[in-house]
Amino acid sequence: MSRPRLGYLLKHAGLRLAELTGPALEPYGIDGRELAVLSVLGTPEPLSQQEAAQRLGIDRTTMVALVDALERKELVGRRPHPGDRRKNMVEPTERGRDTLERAARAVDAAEEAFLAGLPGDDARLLRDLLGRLV
Amino acid sequence: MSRPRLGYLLKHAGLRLAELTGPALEPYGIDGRELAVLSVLGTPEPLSQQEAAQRLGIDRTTMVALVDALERKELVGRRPHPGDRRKNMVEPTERGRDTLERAARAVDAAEEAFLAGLPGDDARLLRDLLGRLV
DNA sequence: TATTGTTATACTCTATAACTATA
DNA sequence: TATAGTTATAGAGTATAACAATA
Repeated sequence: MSRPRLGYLLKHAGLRLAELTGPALEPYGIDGRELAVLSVLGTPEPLSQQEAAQRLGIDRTTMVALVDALERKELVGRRPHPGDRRKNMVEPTERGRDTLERAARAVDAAEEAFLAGLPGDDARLLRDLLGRLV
Repeated sequence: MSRPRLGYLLKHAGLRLAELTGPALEPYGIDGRELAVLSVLGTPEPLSQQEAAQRLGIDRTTMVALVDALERKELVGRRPHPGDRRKNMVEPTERGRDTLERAARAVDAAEEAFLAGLPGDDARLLRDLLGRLV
């Protein structure tokens, strides 16, 4: 292609990266979206479902199914918010924290492999530039 | 987020870019995927449906619907390959070439706006780095 | 009245399988 | 036998609308 669109580049870079991260996550029984949810829930600050959804820029109705799946795998647990019973606070289980840690390392390695072709600290630079756009 | 995943950054950069390119394309009656198809068909070299699909890394069954849509809008035309009647050669119409040119400029402007926050040469650099990964 | 979680539903994007016509 | 295009279909991923419980 003479001069590929930026949208095309972003999309296909994502697709090619997913070809590495998908298999890397397989041993842990989760996919990339579930890892992302686990990540935002893994911080010290406890989050409700909706807060977690907002952090990830996804809809609260989408979050329901994601938390359902993680709960079925016993990686997170729902409990009612003490002061506001409309809210579900969602927290990783012990196993969830362990899975998060190990799966995150596996994805780190996959990302590194994906970026291995970039010389010098271009990998860090790319991540930096993208971070400023998101 | 402490250190967002590369996959997250690519996906959400794409989403935010689409918020600009979508409206930018609206006056031309096509979306980003249709523009991409129009682009690969807009080169001097005539392409069959399947060749166009391969250039864009999409399935030939997906290309059917894309060409259908573009043909309905009279932006491309199908004609049988002279030497191999299994193949459809797909070419932009006059109107298709005109739309391609103007829509491409509109998307160029949207991309520029999207990247406007990056200082100096960083926009070109980002495109460069992504190009090496795809 | 407004918000949280939930369900039902629908829409977009994509691929797989099977068909047809050609080679 | 193999390939190009097509169709039917199914599976992700996502969002909208409507509802119940709670504020």
